[in-house]
Amino acid sequence: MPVGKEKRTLLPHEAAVSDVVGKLIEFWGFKRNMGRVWSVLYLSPDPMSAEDLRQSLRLSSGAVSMTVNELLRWGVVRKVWVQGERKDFYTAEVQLWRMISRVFNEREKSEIVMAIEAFEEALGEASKLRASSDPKVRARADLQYDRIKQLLELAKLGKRLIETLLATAKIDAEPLVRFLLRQVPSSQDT
Amino acid sequence: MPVGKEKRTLLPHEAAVSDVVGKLIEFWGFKRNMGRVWSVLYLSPDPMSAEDLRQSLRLSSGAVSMTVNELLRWGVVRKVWVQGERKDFYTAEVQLWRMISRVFNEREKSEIVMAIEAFEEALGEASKLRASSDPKVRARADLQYDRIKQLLELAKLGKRLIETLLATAKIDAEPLVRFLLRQVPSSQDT
DNA sequence: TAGTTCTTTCAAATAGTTTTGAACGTTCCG
DNA sequence: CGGAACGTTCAAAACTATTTGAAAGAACTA
Repeated sequence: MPVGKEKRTLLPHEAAVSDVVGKLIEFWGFKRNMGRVWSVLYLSPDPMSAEDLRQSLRLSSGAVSMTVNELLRWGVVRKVWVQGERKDFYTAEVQLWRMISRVFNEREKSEIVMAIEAFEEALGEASKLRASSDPKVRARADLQYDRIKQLLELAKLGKRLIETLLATAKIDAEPLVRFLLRQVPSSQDT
Repeated sequence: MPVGKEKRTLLPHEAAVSDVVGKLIEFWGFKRNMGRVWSVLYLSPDPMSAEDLRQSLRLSSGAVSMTVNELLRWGVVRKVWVQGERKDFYTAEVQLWRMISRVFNEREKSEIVMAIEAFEEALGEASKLRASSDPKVRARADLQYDRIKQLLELAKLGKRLIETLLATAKIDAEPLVRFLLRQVPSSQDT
């Protein structure tokens, strides 16, 4: 059987990339293995099976299964059909922007939106207290009203930033990217 | 002794804000308590002592000490001198942009820059392999070269995004913010 | 149906993080 | 000096998150 023999072990630079991506992704709040698995697939010329991944990254079969499924749910890895093979094979989504927008889209919904709602709610409370007869309470409420408003503005700005990124990703690399590419800021550029 | 009696307990909206900020901040990779402590200070009309914080948030003295010190290191909380008091008092940095830029500045240095370096290194490796006599190896190296390059580009773009935010924060709310404010994207705006 | 191959699940183990609180250090005051 | 008031430290405890691997399940084949 001539199919599938090599690439059971990662070359040093492959391991390096998957480790870095693993760390970045962990930093971004995902599991490190998600980054590692995705990277290995991303650098692989052809689809890999769960077993290939298991050996490349020395994970347990359970870990591979769970990690891959999570990546599938995020839409950053795809299952592919390989001619004459019974097992499942996977490839990485290679459109980086697309991946990022998917993730941002999910997360802005749950995180920022929820924060915005909570700030609005709190703003309302503070607002009510501004009518208090006790001047101490009133002063406090005034200050808090302003400050919560600031937080709210910031959160909304964040929401817009994310939305801009999302829009950008759709058209692929338009407004924001162009905007950023114009800048040539401070420090030493490698 | 007439000084310092009230505000041992948070009002509901204060607790709500500090919880939300705690969660957001945790999501961003910090400790939840950092967000909670900062928020309480941010909403307080006057500086608070460690003891005030301990009671407001029901933390142990050790936790307050460590959290506050971490916040001081990040420059998002300041120690203030209060007339006639022996203990230390703290206030929150209220310039949100400033805080964010500080944090981003620290983190871009350690995270993105490190990733960029690693990608460049890996790119070099892949580049070498492109000269291999084995055509299989060569093909693989070619593909990897391209893909790692993509990652590198993305990381650099991220770096620029962060740098733009930083520059923005200095001038306070200029290019990026203005850029974002022009946009009026998709969904329902509250 | 029975056997083979592959995937998924999940309880238990491991690893990692955060919190606690008692002990220690410092400063100040009488 | 001795004691009071704070602040800090750090080992242990509590809590979370991740990983494992064995067992169950599914899909196919003969």
